[in-house]
Amino acid sequence: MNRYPLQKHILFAVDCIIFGFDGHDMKLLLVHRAIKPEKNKWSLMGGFVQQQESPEDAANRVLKKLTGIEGVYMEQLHTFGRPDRDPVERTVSIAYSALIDIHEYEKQINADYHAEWFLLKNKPKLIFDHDEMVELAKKQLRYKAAFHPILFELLPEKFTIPQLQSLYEGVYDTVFDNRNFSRKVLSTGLLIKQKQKDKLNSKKGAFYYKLDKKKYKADFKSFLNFVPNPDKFIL
Amino acid sequence: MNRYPLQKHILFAVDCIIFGFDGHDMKLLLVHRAIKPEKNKWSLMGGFVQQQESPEDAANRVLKKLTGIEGVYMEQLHTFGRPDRDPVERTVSIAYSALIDIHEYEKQINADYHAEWFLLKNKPKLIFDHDEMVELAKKQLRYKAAFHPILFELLPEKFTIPQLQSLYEGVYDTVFDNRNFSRKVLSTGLLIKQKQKDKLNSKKGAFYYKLDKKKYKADFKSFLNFVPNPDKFIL
DNA sequence: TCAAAAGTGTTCGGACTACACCCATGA
DNA sequence: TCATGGGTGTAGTCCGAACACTTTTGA
Repeated sequence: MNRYPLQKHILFAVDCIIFGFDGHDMKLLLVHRAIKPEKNKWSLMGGFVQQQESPEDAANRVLKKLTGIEGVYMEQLHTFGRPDRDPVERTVSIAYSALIDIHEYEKQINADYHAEWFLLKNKPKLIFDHDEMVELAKKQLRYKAAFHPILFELLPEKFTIPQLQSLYEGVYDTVFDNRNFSRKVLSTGLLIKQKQKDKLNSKKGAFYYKLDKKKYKADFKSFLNFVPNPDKFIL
Repeated sequence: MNRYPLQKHILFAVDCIIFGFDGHDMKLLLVHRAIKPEKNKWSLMGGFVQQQESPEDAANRVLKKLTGIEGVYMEQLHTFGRPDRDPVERTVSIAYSALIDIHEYEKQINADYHAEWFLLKNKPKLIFDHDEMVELAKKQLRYKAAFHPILFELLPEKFTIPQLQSLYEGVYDTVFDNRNFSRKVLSTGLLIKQKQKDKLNSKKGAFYYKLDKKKYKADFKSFLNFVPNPDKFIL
């Protein structure tokens, strides 16, 4: 069949905002640009969408190339298409937001990209409109995590309630009442208590929990409420 | 500066999912395709993104061309980029979701496009992946409207509480308790009571209200709760 | 006078918040 | 034994849901 005549074709890329959690703080995985333009600056991991590839596939490919991890939680965030956003030539980029278990990543790091985790609070200035992308991803994460249990994606298989709480506290940059927090979390029935304790962070030790995967999937779209007064935190 | 070599350039379009409310039901504005492929089928209103144009500008241009209306509530929904979604040639499309006051539109209709309002429940099959876009837009509308007062965008300047309620009932395809509904709505302080009544829909007549624009803007991101048990309605 | 929609109040239960103390342990 | 973080219980408040009757007025 004929092509559409007279229409200008342009480049088309994906960029991944990759979040991780180190047990204390939210982190962001960035790559060091080895090529011009903006050589030696920090950037999101990205890549061009190939001919026979959907944007989702491209994002997963890019993520895997960098981290070695597949099957990660990722969703389309927003498409950035200002005509001048890439000074080289017009490129439209779909931003994807990904949540990974930072420990998985450490096993499989790909050194080729000179990637580094940065504290989210302390990230360097990024190229192009990547700062804008990160800003939006942060907002979106806060928004979504207030109602849906997505933050579990950032934790290892076994984790403690205090760890979970500091994750939430990191995302919302605040502190929660630990009594209310644990009651709420446990009342969802999403967590299965383990026999072992984590003794690294305290003398008494805190029990490990695992996610009940089945319930997790079933409840994924339902509305939880781990975050009191979400209005206060969500712009 | 140099271009990126070796990368395939592709076409880049926008499509608008345009919602309206006729006082009883949710409607969708569709255009009749006069050109091949898929000639004589129904489609979302769309267009290619031009060279010096951002996607947002393109969506607004397209919407204005069809409806004559500017300054409409519109947001980026999702980007659709399956390699085979357009059989003519690969085209990535950003879908925008728009809410318009159907009466404004009637004033300014552009006959060139053979556009028609369809009952949302009763829409024809659309070309390409446009059905998927509409499905997603419906979900998104339900989701967002459960917490944010966006549905006011569909109403004329003056409207009654029963009208507002049937709008919500249309969106969620259910019925709400009218006592609880009006109490909730009025308790937000978003509405300013008018002196006149609408006597078209009842003998007694219902008071008109206007939106308090200032409060509306201020409260836009805050969480309202016009919809009881949102879990039940939002997938 | 009757039908049809508008408008209004109260009660109940559940959910969230605020708050304080004991427990277990390693140093 | 003491310092540190983990874990638990309760009372009060507020919000949302359920529910029924009166009002208005045109036909």
